[in-house]
This record gives sequence, C-alpha cells and structure tokens, in this order.
Amino acid sequence: MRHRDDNKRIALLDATIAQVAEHGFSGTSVARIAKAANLSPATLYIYFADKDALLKEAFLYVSDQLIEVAVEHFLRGQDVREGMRLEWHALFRMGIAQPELFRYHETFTHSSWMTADLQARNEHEAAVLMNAFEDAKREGLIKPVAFSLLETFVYRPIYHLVQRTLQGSFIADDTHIDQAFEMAWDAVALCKKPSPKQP
Amino acid sequence: MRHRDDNKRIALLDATIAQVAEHGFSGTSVARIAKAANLSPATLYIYFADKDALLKEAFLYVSDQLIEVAVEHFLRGQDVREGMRLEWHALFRMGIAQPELFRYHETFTHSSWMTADLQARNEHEAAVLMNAFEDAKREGLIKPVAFSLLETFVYRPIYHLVQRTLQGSFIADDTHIDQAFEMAWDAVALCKKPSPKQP
Amino acid sequence: MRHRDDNKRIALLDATIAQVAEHGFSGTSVARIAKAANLSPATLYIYFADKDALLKEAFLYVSDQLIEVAVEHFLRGQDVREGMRLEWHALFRMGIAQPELFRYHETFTHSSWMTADLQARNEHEAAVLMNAFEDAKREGLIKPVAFSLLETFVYRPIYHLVQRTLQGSFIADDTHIDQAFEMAWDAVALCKKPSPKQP
Amino acid sequence: MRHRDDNKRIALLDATIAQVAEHGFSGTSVARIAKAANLSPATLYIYFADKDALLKEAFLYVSDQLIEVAVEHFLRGQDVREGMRLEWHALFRMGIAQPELFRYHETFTHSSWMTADLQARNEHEAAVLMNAFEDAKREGLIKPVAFSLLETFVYRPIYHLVQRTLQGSFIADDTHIDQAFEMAWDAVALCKKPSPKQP
DNA sequence: GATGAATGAGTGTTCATTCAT
DNA sequence: CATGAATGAACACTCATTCAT
Repeated sequence: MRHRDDNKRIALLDATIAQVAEHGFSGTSVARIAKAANLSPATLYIYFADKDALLKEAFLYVSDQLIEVAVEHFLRGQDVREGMRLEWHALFRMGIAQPELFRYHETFTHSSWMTADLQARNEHEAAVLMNAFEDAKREGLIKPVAFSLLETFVYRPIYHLVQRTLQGSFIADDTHIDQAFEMAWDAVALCKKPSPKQP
Repeated sequence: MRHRDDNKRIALLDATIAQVAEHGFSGTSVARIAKAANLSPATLYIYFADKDALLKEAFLYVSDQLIEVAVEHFLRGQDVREGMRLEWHALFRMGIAQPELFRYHETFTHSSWMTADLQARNEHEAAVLMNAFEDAKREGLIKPVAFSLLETFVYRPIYHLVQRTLQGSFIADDTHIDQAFEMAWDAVALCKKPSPKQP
Repeated sequence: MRHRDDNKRIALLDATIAQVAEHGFSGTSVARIAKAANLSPATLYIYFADKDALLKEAFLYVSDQLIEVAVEHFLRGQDVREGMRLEWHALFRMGIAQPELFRYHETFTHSSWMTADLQARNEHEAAVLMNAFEDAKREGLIKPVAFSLLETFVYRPIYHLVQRTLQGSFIADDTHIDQAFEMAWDAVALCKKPSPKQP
Repeated sequence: MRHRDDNKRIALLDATIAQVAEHGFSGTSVARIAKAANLSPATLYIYFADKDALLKEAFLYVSDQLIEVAVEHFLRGQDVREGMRLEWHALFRMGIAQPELFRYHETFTHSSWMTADLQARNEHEAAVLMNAFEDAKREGLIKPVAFSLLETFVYRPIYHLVQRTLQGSFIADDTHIDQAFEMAWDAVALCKKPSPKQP
C-alpha cells in the first residue's frame, strides 16, 4: 500500500524508535508515539495496521540502517580482517552517535516480538557479509564454523559493548575498540597471530 | 493462623520466570502470574510488595541458580581454561534444560529493571570467578583486559548460543560446544596456540 | 473527529454531585459516576484528569451556583438585613429543590479535599457579600466580629436547617424560615431589636 | 454479647477514632485500625460485626463522652445562660485537647453513616439539656422555638468553631469564645439586652 | 486523509472479610 | 480467644483501537 505522505510514515518510525529507546516497550503507548510525531493516534493507524506492525517495521527500518553502514564499511577494507575492523569502528561510531537505534535494536531483539523470519530477512539483507565470510573460510583465514558462531563472536559483542559504553562501563576510544576487535578476531581467525612475535 | 508457605513463594517465582520468558515483561500481568501459580492476585501481594519487587526477586532467584552452577563447575577444573570449559558445558546443559531461566535472565538484564546494584550484587556473588580471572591475568594466561570484555566474549556467547539452540539455528552437542568454547578461549587467551603445531 | 461535548461534562458533574450526595465520597466510585452519566469510565478521563479533579470541579460548579443565587438575592434587599433575609429564603428554596447541591457542598467542605485555595476562591467569588458585611460593621449595624463568626451564625445554619428539613425534623415554611432568620440576625446584629415593638 | 477483654474493645474504638480523624473514612482500612490497636484484623471481627458496626459504635462512644462533658458543665451553672456558657467553654477545651473526638464526630456526622436513629439516641442521652431548654422556654428566657433551632444556633457553632480553631482560622481564647457565645445567646434569648442603651 | 472523542478490556493494587490453625 | 494467610470484588486508571466528523 502506497501512502501519500511518506514523511509521516518516517516521522512515526523515528518517533517509535526514540520513544521505545527511552521508555521501553511497555512504557511507550501508541498515543505517545503519535504525539511525538505530531500526529493523532488515529492517523497512525492509516500508516500501520496496528502497534505490532509499527514496532516490527521500525525494527526493519533500524536494521536496514545498521546493515547498510556495516556493509559499506566492510567493503572498504582490502581484506576480511581490515573490512571487519572498519565495520567495527563504523558501527561503534554509529551506536554512540545514535544510541536510540542500537537501543531499539537491542530491545526489540530481546523481546517477544523478535521472530525467526525477521532474523532470516536480516541475514538475507546482509548477504554480502555472509558471502565474504564464506570466502574467508574457504581461504583458510577464519575458522570453518557456522555463521551463527561468527555472529556470536563478531557482531553481538559490538551491540553489547556499545550498550556498556552508553552505560559508562566501557570506554569506546579507538584503543579500546581495537583491543576489543582484536579479541573478536582472535575468536574467529584460524591461525591467529601466526607469528608476529617470531623473528 | 495459617503459616506463610514457602512453596507458594517459590511457585510465584517459578510462574513469574515462566510467564515472562514466554510473554515478555509487558505481556505478563500480575493476574497471569498468580493464575499460573494457582493463587489469587491478592495473595501474591502477601509475598511480594509489588510487581517490581516480584520481578527483582525472581531475577535474584535465577541469578543465584546460574551463579551456583557456574562457580561449582568452574572450581572442578584444574586450571582456568579447564574450569571455564566445564562451566561452559554446565551452563549450556542448564540453558537447554531450563531455557526459561536463561530467557528470564536475558530479558531482565536488558530491561529497565536492571539496575547497577543488582549488577553489583551478582558480581559479588560471583567473586570466585572474578578472582580467578584476575589471577589468570596476572599469570599471563589471559589478556589483561577489563572484566566487561571477558564477559562480552566468555559469558554473553553462552546465552546467545543457547537461544540459538532453542531456535534451532545452533546444534549444542559436545563437539559444537567445544568448538564454540575454543573461540571464546581464543578471544581471551593471551598466548594462544603457542605453537603446538610447530616442530 | 467528534467534538468535545459540553453536555457530557455537565452530565458528569451532575452525576458526581448526585452520587456523592447519596453515597458519600467513599461510596462513590468513578465507575458509578460514569454509569450514572451514561458514559464509559474511560470517557470520564477525557473530561477530567482524575477523580480528584472531577470532585474539585464539581465543588466549584456547585459553589458557583450557590454563590450566584446568594449574591443575586442579597442585592435585591434595600439594606443588609433585608438582603440577608432574601438570601436566606432563596438559599432555603434552592436547598430544598436541589438538596444534592447542598449535600455535596457540605460533604466536600468537610472532606480532606477541601483546601485553603478553594476556600479563598469562593470567598473571592462572594466578595460582594463580604464587602457588604464590612460596610455593615462600619455602620454599626452588625457586630464587629471576624467573618468566620458571621459564617458560623448566618450561613452554616442554612445548610444545617435544610438538612433537617429533608430529614423531616424541621418545617421550612416561610414562617419558620423567618423565625430562624430572626435568630441568625439576632446573633450578628449589634443593636438587636432596637425597639420595633416600642411606640 | 459480653467480651472477655474490654480493653481490646476500647483500644479498637480509640484506634478507630484516631485513625479516622487523621486519615478520613476512606483512608482508614480495617487493617490499619487493627494495627494501631496492636491487634490482628481478624480479632477486630470478634468484637465488632463489621466495619460499619465499628464506625457506628465509635460514634456512640465519642458522642457519650461529649454529652457527658456537656451535661456535667451545664448543670454547674446557676441559670440556663450560665450553664450554657460553662458548657460552651468546657466543650471548646475538650475540642482543643482531644481534637480527634471532635473531628471524628464531625466526619461521621457528615458522612452517609449518620442516620436518624443515631441522632435520636443522642438527643435521648442529652435529655437533661432538652428539659432545661423546655423549662427556659416556659420561663420566657429563651425563644419558644423547636429544639432543632436551638441545636442549630447553640451546638453546631461549637463544632464549627473548634474545627476552625484547629484549622487556625479562629482563635479560641476566653475572649473570643465569650464573644461567640454571646452571639449564640443572642440568637436564642428571648429578651436580649432589654435596652441597656436606652435612657 | 486526518483527527480528537469514545470505549471495552485490561492494568496493578487494595480491602473487608473469612479461613485454618 | 486470637491470628496471619487467603481471596473475590472492587478500586482508580490506561491503552490499543475504532468511530463520527
């Protein structure tokens, strides 16, 4: 369904993300979202079937932004390691600049709205990254493990550490991010630090 | 006079954990919890001051169970690596046997109910583990990084992979758990694979 | 969009007055008021912030009606005594015709909702009467006592006797009202019955 | 029904009066009263049928104390006027010393619990005063009006002014009490100030 | 298309009263 | 007799959603 005023749609999505990030799912009523978007609650129902649909679409909207940044920066690297490093830094910057995006993503991911089909859709959107991993496995650069393990040690840590940063229990300067990245890389790399310490 | 029945308290805590794990915080009303425990909502208020107190106490109840298992199995290992491995396996088994505990812990940890004092209390309960990590750092076995990074790469992955297992996107047999653990260890170990493969 | 309906506001105020007059504050639930006004309890909250606001506004609504009648009739008299007499009769008629107004006023005034600012507002609304009393004091017509004493002997008796009338223990015909008024006047007049009966 | 421990009965009545005076009827739960009397809510139901009975009996208990003081001091006067004056002062002192009695009486009197039969019982308890008034009427000392009018101008003002005193809007020193009493007396006296100002 | 009003179903919580001991 | 536990019914209030304009 095409709507005349896409600005209103975006305004509602942005309002949703901001309100949920700040007040959580239970603390965010439809009325509050509509008000934050300067619209009537009734108007919201012209653009979204119901609250569930709104929350779900907001998740897709957030996910797409995250994936876009991730892919873009990954592709700038000369190799997998460098790509991943650039991706890490970019996502960290993004998480700190727009914490509501990360917080919304986290909140949604850990809520009962998160479903397998959404997970699958996102993995499809990030196909470029998946493929690069497959290549790297084949080339013997990273461990030949399932993607879920790569996600576990490469992506989840970013979300987790950004949240820690926002809480104040992690300092996200370049040094610490690199240190953390090194750990992620060590987790997935096949032949880690092959011999940098050897003559 | 009837005596306060500890079974009822436990029943309410268990019901809380099960309901929240299944329906999330917003989807879990006091009425639903009471019903699941075969009690009147009013009775719930004899055992817990309010919903917040109930959720918080349920978190402590879950945390204590998790920490107990973690510590007990960690201490069985001869060294840090072996201890961590045993801990991983034990927590995995637990997560799969009682997924609602893990799910509740996750949900609570990412909710607005999670406060610094609860975090602190749990870290205090798990002091043995913290100390072991500090010792290992001093002995040069693991990287000299902040605890938040160890948590990120050692503990979070367990939660995440258990969830994946329950979703069906990870197979939690001993081989795969060991594979995953290897990744966690590589992330935190200082001098990984020092060169077992070298002549 | 439907427009906010002032009829509904008035209906809610009237229902509040009637219900509280009949069942008292504690016996009057929001649900009962809404039902008496043929509205949903939820609708009530569109027109009033909460129960307190509703009760308070109902009090102002009642007070304004009482004060309007009081002032209007008082001003018709040629002097203070005559004004007061007309006021007494008018208020009596009103109290008997709309006992719920008086009962609500009484109940509210003696409840914990009665606050100094409401008292002050009402005294301000009734400024004309206050000023007339001050003038009469200066002219030596009535005793130079605090307003609270005038209220005690001039206004409270009306409320009390109306209530008695409704109970059946006072007969509010013109003769008895005049008799009662005479007592009130004797209480406050400086030079009572100066000698109307003297040649 | 006779109860073994009359202390508990009295403790409950006193607790009721104190709690209701402080928190009002709606703010006073049975549990609160029982706690204030150091008893269990269940025990309360051994001594009183239900909350209504408790509140009603507390009213009688208060009324009896007030009437006792009123009668005792009235009888000390040489004539009606002096008796009334002594009564006024005594009741004022009592109201200020034990405001919870007066407040309870007021609150109850203006609540929906106040019924005609309670009113009648109290008038019966105060028969001595009623009779004295009848005598005074016959002697031409006070106006030949219904008792309800005497009550209106002699007793209600005391309650009202004590409450004002507790609120701070009336100063109950001997001078002001006498001034107020003079007004009450002028209201009811037949031939007041027979003509002190006349030559 | 857009909206503020309207509401049934639900929220967390309290309470007068009864029950089991 | 005395009691803390237990609860059905009620409370004030909110919310996702629909209605009438």
